[in-house]
Amino acid sequence: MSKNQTQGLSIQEAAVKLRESFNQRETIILVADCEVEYSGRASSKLGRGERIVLIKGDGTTIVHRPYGSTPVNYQPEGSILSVRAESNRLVISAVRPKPSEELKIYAYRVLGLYTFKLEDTAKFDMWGDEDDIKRAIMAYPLEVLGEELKPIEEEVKLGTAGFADLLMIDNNGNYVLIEVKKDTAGVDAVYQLKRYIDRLSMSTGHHVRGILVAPGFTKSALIALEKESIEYKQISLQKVSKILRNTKVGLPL
Amino acid sequence: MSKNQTQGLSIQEAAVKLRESFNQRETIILVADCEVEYSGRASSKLGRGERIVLIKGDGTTIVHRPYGSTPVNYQPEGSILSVRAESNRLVISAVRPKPSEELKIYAYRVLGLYTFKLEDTAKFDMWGDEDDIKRAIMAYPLEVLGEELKPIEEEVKLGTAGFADLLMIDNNGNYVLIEVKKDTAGVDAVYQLKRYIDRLSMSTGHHVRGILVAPGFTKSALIALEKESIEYKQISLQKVSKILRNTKVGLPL
DNA sequence: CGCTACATGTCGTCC
DNA sequence: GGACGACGTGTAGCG
Repeated sequence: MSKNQTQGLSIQEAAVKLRESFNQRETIILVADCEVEYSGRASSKLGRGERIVLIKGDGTTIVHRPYGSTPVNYQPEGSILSVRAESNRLVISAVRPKPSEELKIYAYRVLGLYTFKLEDTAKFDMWGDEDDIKRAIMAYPLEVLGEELKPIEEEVKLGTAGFADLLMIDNNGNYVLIEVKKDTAGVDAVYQLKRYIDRLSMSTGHHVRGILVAPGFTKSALIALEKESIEYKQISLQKVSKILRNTKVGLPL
Repeated sequence: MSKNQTQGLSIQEAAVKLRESFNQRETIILVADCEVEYSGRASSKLGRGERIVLIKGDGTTIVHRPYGSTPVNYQPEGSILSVRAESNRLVISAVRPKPSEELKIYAYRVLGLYTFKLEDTAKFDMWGDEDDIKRAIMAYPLEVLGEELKPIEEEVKLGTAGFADLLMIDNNGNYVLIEVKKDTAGVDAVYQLKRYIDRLSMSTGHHVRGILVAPGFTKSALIALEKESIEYKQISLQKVSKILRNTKVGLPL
């Protein structure tokens, strides 16, 4: 629900209203001519200009410039908020305890200050991520990879080498390690898989196949795959999600 | 500058105002009871609830729930905006051409709609990042790593293996490849460096030393370092930035 | 809390 | 535009 909206506030009035809203854990939108400083893991300074500051009831503080998709400065949920009025400016501080970081907003002119008590308990569903591809391969290897494979395990820990996405067994009884990427796979993915193959091959004493599965491969990835004799399979995300949808493995639709 | 602020708008009124603001490339804050759908690289659906929608003159569209630091849905700059009024709801669409993606916001009630022409041309400075560590090592290897090293090159391309951070030469004439991490280094960093070492060692026919430089190391990273006979050096970010500050290599202070 | 890997990551940078 | 790696990445999952 909307609660309060104001324009052309004085610094003092804004400070009072902000402090009240902090206590009420409201969602706050502040539009102001301000400077911003950050100090913590790194440090930054943003000179004076007009921006949008979004402050949430959980302590989240986000500063947006009038362009660009990512905030210029921010502080995550759990930050401790405070505000004070100096003679000619408002000083808002958002402190994150760990790691110790502080965001300071110096507002010289308030263009707008709007506060809300928002109701939002709806569910958020997302699909088409890497996990979906993995589930599709585990359940329908023939349809997705063109080969019958028996599922053994997901997220297989291979010593210090890391975690392989999937471990399966082919019709000849060979271990098959599968690494899945939802985006174009680069050299990193190839050598990651190579590490897993070497490790499992070493520890079992058997030949281990590797398949890199992705919607695309960079040129150097293809070279590395060839060089390391690792198999790869290009998949279409649409095809995968169609397989999942038709077979009802778990799409929230 | 502030331009317009409204509350309790009808769907039709809001549509007109939004269309006008899109044309003017204004910064828009819409607070509304809405549903949100996204479809593109992945897909998502967010049920009805009260949220804040930030739309910028460059096409950036961001939907924030009343809690959490990251937006629940978004579309980056360059997105094409449109709006239409249906009988009981507002439909806002933000289309990104490449990759082809669409964000749709269905607003059933407008709690607030504020538009601005914001002036913000200030400079944003940030420091204390990985680049600073690299510069410190290149300029003051003795102070940072405790060893005299001659700088050769930054961002060395090593065939298909990737890029090594720094290449230096020690007092015995050995090549030294250095990989720098600004956070705790995990196994990935170790094997990444290993790949570079192997490659350079192969191509030069000489022994190549490797040093992994980070403020900390995970347990498995230490095991892997031991196993692969790769050196490592723990550094303190504060000490590094103090060295840089005292020696004026390039901190914007 | 440490460790690991994903993300509609986004962003810069080099080729 | 493709490829590659950093990021104040943030976030979820697991031990």
